[in-house]
Amino acid sequence: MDVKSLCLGALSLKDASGYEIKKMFEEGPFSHFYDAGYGSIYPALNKLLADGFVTCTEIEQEGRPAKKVYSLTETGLSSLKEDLNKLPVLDKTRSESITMLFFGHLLSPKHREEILESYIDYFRNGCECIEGVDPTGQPAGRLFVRGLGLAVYEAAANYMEENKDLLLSIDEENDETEKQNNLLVETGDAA
Amino acid sequence: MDVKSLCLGALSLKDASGYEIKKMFEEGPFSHFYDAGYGSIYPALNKLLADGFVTCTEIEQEGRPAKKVYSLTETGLSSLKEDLNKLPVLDKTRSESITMLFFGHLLSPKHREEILESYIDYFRNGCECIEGVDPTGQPAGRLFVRGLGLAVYEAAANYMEENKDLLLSIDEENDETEKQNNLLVETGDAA
DNA sequence: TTGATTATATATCAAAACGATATATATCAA
DNA sequence: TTGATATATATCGTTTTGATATATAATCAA
Repeated sequence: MDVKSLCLGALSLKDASGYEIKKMFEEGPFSHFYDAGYGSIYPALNKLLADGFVTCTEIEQEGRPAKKVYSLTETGLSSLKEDLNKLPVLDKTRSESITMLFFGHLLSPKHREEILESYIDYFRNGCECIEGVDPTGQPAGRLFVRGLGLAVYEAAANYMEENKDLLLSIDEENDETEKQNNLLVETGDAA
Repeated sequence: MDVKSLCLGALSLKDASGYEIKKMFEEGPFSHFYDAGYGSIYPALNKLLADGFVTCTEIEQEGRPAKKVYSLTETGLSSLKEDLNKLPVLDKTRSESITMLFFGHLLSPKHREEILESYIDYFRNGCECIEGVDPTGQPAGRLFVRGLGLAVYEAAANYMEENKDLLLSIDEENDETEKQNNLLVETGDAA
């Protein structure tokens, strides 16, 4: 499922402009499991328009470019359903926060704490974000995904709050770290 | 933190070839929060070599191309520490499974169940993968990330198993779905 | 035993995606 | 009043991806 498919998915929820689709990905219903930038959204919309999967209505605005509102066509809905009927590829995740915590021993204690607290906040805010949307009348799939997100975010935040001492107790310059580093070197060379 | 930085990170754990680095991303310690393909790993290693961040030892092999083993230099370690000292960007996640479950009402019941059961298996297998590695002697950061992964994967699998009826009870063609779709259209147009 | 599959290795490249940038007014908070 | 943010349309250089190339070794199932 590429960015074009996801734009079709967004437009299956409601008609939207490129800017609004970006907001749906970034802050809206998709924000916890999908994102794409303007660099791919606008080309995708142009391609979908050329292929007849969407139609476009331009609304003149004062002091701004005309707003282009895209709507899903029947052809587009069929294409979306076809994509949804395939098997999903594995999740793709890239987390700089987890990567930095993984290398916690190479960070200063202050930086380590900063990243950890920010990451906890990220999940707490994510929960509030999800809870801030009234679930009444939402389709079952969306409710399910909402509940999944909450479960995962709460588990992550709870684990990190309960285990922060494990990470914050690292002494960057002590013998234990060096011993651990030497153990890693030895383990690596054993291969 | 781009692919070059992550290659430096991988080499901080042990010397490795491009192929081994890919395995570390795909199946090893990074597999739950970072991945990259050969298409970016080999160019990254070549750039790091040119920049003096790594050195390279070629080991001749019978019947195969020579194995190129890369090692981190002091310059490379400094560059890695510098990258780790920055603030992380937000996590980037792209999940086709969650996207498909989100649009559950557009799927057949059989396909919905297939995706759901596969996704539960993905997390259960992920837990077994993590638990299959002996944590003894691992640095605190790595232990912390290991625990976080377990907490998140278990929460996800548990939630989905406990709530699968919510998703599997969707009747694709019934009035409820149409009513929900109409509600969505009305909600969308209210904007 | 044999054929299929997977593992081990090095890579490249066309296509897709990203993030910064361009342009410019409206709105808001200090 | 000023700086930051929001609302809009986009593009483009850079990065990344996924398929592909090449080829033998090892493993596995029939």
